[in-house]
Order: sequence, then structure tokens, then C-alpha cells
Amino acid sequence: MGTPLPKTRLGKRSPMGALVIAPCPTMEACVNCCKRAVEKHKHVDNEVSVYIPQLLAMLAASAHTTPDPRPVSSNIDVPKSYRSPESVDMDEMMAAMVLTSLSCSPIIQSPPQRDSTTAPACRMECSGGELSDSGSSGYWSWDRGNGSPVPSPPIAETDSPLAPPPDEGLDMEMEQVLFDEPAPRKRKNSVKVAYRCLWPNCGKVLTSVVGIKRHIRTLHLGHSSEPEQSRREEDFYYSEILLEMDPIAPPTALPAAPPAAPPANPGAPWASCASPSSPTQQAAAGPGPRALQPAAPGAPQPSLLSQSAPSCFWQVRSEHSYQACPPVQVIASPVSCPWTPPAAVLNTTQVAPVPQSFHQRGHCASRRARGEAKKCRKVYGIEHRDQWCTACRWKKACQRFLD
DNA sequence: GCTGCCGGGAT
DNA sequence: ATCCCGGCAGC
Repeated sequence: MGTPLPKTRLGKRSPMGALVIAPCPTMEACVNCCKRAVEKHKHVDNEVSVYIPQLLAMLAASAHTTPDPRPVSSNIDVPKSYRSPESVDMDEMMAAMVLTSLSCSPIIQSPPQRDSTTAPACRMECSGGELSDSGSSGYWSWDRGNGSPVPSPPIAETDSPLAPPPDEGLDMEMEQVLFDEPAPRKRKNSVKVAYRCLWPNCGKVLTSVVGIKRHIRTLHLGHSSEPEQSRREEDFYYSEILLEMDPIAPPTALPAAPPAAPPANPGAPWASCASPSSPTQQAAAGPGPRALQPAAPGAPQPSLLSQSAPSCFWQVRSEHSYQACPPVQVIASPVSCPWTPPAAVLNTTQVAPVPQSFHQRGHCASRRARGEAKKCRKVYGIEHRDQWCTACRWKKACQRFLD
């Protein structure tokens, strides 16, 4: 991270570095050469695909027959002397059109490239040996200075669900390769994802999954070990919400109580009301318990997340109240529950066992009670900070002197 | 003011 | 994942 890797700027004119072929002396000669090739293939097969190498070559020729020493970046004009005969223009146009319709561009057809440095090689591959034979300087479709129309990705290709996004990614990639610029970070969306704790009377909103999980694990579930089960459990106690980056209402200033209608909250995942004790059922339902899913049509849309949450508290672990509030197992009737879910959502067989502590401690859930035990700071002193436990050093809950 | 520690940022 | 710190809240 410290020292950036030395990057070798790929010359625009030599993305491959090699592949030097003697070009046709003139544009006319080149086009004629290509026309002959096209005519030859016409007799053999009417399949347009046969023309691809020749057409590519034609495009290439239109580029490489222009005077090479000409500066690349700024000039986009094509010398008139090279485009005098109408037939030449027609051939160029035909080549471009067929190329366009065929979407031969390997950038489009090739699978998504993970390594951008491999992209040029792939592009060259598509042109095949024919391109080499007919001559090209290797930058046929890249040169911004030539007057040839660059094939644009056909719309039909973008319809394919598997097709990579043709525009932005391609442009970025090419920019990166050509101009050696670091990939621009994705624009920050105006909608920010946040995670709301669905634990009763909590409603804490955090901006990271890790944070909300840690919050739930330490504050509500009250056990930091048991990685497997607790990790699954945490998934049920928070909900992903979308916060519009409205300057009037910054997300960090969200009140503990959930707003009456979260801006873009598509519905709490609690609508499916999966039991925490059956993670497999939930896993089969979608990519994740926090996946944004629209409320089922006809299903009552809970206006408050905290309202819908308790309906899914199938079981609350007894050891979740780890401090100050002793675990008390009380089967609370839905009526007495302050956040009684809508009747349609609440399964009558699911009597949510709400720990009494929920009602008793109130603020208890929002912040861990101050520990009674001596902590590392007190035991070792600030001068022996290196002897503190890691958590204490990081100003976290002490792990050495647990309460 | 001291202390514990939560939440988030930086690396 | 690890490290660090601002800031909040209890004492």
C-alpha cells in the first residue's frame, strides 16, 4: 500500500508491444486488398462471419494507413486525401456496419476480464491470424485519432443477463489501460445502506454489518464466542435499510426510534418471519436474511420495523442479558408486548418469549452496563498499557476481567 | 474528571 | 482483521 507499483504506460500505439506487420502502402491499396478478400469469401460462403477477419483488417487499414507520426491524442481529423473515392468510403462503412452488427468486438463477447492487463491480448486474439496477415499496427479499434467509426456495442448484447455491463466497465477499463489512470472509485450513491438493530427498544442504526453484528452480539446476545450460532442469530436481529443521503436528515443523526416510514425501506425481512432456530429455511429464501425484499403483495406492511420484529422472535437466548439484568425467561403474551406486531403477521403459535428484561431495563439494551470488575487500566495502570488486554488497549470492553 | 467501552475510521 | 480514537455515559 505504501509504494505504488511502478506502472508501465502502455503506448496507445502499441498495446501489445509487438505485432509489427508491413502495412499497405496506401489506403486504396489496402481497401482493394480487403475487397478482394471479401469477394473471394463471398463465393465460398455467404455467412457474414467469414468476413470478420477481412472487415477487421479493413478497419485496421483505415487506421494504419494514415501517417503514423501524426500525434494521436488531439487529432481526430482524417486527411481528405485518403477518403477521396466513394467506393473506399462505402467499403469502410460496410466494414464498420457489419462489424457493428456482428458485435465482433471481443470486449463484448469475451467473458468479464478480471485482470485488465489481459484485455488487450484478448482483443487481439479475436482478430485472429487474418488480421496479422493483412496487416495492422495493433491498435485498430483503439485509436482515437483515426476517422473510422468505432463499433459500438449492440443493444441486443446488453439484453443478455450474463453479458457484462458494456459501457461503463469497458470505458473504465480502456481508460485505465490507455491512460494509466487508477480506476476511479465508484461514485458514492445518494442512497446509503445502514443496518438497524431490531432488538426491542433498541433501534440502533449502524452503517456497517460488522458493527451491527457486534452490537447485537455483545449487547443483546451477550456472547462473543460461539461463532457459528451467534453469527447466524445476529442476522435476525438487524435489518438492512436504505438511507437517502438527504442533507436535511443525516443518517448518523437518526433517532433510536425508527422513523414512521423509512425512506426507501422496502420492507422488513421479518415479513417472512423465519425462525432463528431454522437458518436453513432462511438461507433457502434468498441471498441473505437482510436481503432487501419487497413486501409480499397483500401482506400488511408494517409501519415500524420494531413492530414487525418481535413476531419473529421465535426464541431468545436466555444468556443474552449478560450484565446487570439477569436472564429471566418469561413468556410474554403478544398483548403485553409494547411492540405488538400486526395480527396478520403474528402467528398465534409463535408466542414470542420476550425476556422480562426487555420491559424492565429499557435503556439497558442500548449500552452495556458499566462493569464492576477491575479493568486492565485499573490493575496495570496507564503506564503499563502494554500489559492491558487487547480490548482495553483498543478501548473496547475488557476481555480479561470479565464481569 | 476518571473510567469503561461503543462505534467508526484507518490501515 | 487489526489497530486506534472520538465521544458518550456511568461513577
